[in-house]
Amino acid sequence: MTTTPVSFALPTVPLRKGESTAQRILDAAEALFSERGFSGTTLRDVAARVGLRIPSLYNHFASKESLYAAVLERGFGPVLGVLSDFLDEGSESRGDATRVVERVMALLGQRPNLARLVVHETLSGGQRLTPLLRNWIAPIFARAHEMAETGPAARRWDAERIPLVVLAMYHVVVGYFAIAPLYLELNGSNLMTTSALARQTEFLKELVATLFPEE
Amino acid sequence: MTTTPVSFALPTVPLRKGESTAQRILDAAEALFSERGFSGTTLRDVAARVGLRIPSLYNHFASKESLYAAVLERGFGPVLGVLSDFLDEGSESRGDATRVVERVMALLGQRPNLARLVVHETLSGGQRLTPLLRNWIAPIFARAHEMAETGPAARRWDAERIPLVVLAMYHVVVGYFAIAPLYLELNGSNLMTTSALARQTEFLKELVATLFPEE
DNA sequence: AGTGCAAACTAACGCTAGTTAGTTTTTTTG
DNA sequence: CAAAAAAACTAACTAGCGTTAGTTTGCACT
Repeated sequence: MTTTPVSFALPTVPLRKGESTAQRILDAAEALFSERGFSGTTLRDVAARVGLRIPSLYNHFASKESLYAAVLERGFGPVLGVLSDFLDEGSESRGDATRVVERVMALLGQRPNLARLVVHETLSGGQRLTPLLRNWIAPIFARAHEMAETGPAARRWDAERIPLVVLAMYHVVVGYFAIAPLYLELNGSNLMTTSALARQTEFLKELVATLFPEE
Repeated sequence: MTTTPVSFALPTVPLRKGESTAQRILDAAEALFSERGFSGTTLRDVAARVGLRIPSLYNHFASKESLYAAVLERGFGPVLGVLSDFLDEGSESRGDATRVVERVMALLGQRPNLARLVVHETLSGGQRLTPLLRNWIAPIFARAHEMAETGPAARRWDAERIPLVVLAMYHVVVGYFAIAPLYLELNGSNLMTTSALARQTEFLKELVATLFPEE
């Protein structure tokens, strides 16, 4: 079922027109999946959004499942790249934590759907994300904990609370994007404007400063 | 093809004599809706879980939509009660914020599905929750902001950041329950044990203490 | 006992989902 | 410019969805 993608290693030169169609399908699917979840999204909606008939989607993706997988792969690659780069370098100072917050906020600010996708996945226990999780996210999470134990957080929080601090930061970052649509509808404030994003980024940096006191 | 991973071996919700069928249906529906969302949940699954045939559900609820609405109403009543009581009393000191954190954690600790339901709703922009939102949640949110502006938070954060602090606290509280299933699957730690919940509650109180400095 | 009614059942409907087959159009390529 | 490949199309299928109609069961009450 879960056809682990035999990579899109198309022979030598990727076809430009075809690839752009695939990209447009991915864009539409990402938007719909992130808003409505996997089962709430229909291929009819995706096709209509791209301006295609449904069967044409099958020229680019083998199934709805594999389309979803492709959305996840394309989306989370860069985010996880940022995180794993950061974690590989290792961080001892608070400045590193501040920097990763800035980069993640910049990334998710441009692609807020990714945050929403990951929230959908966490709610369902990561049933569909699991292959990705096992390979990428789990090690990153583990490394984050390990790092936090030796990093600046350890000076403020005892060991058994470190995971809670990490989780809390994660939720504040991701939840901001998840709630943005509702927040807009509810009181008219748009959390996704550049100024609002900058404000949230500054707030997060101050949060980091508060939670992880400098030596 | 939506491969539902777990096939249910008949009644998961035991037949309790004093409890009405409607309540048992609500229990089953709440569990499924909170895990899979509205469109990911089928009436077949609900019926199987209760140990009924599908049409029997219609003796108690007029439609899938109204079953969902009933789940929401039953679930959020108490939570919103706690919040609105708290907000009506008004709060000037940090102790009040601490107390509301304790009560909300106790409530959601017993009914974690509620947190997950509300996250599903926020992701979809509250399309289905809107009637409830308009009547209950929106005023509460507004009041929380207003209160935070005159409460202890105002001494630490300038006005335009207050909403961000409120949102952050909200996400840390709700996100904890939303991620619990995934967290369990990912590294074996169960966030829903009483000791884990107590630890999170203590952590939240410390967070409140850090974010809302005493006079 | 017998009536009445709520709540369970069986059966089946219409609709929409994802998917496949087969055909035509478009694009690439030698 | 013709052949081949890719990608669009039409049509149709199967399966599962929520829902309805009509029937039977089980229990309360005279």
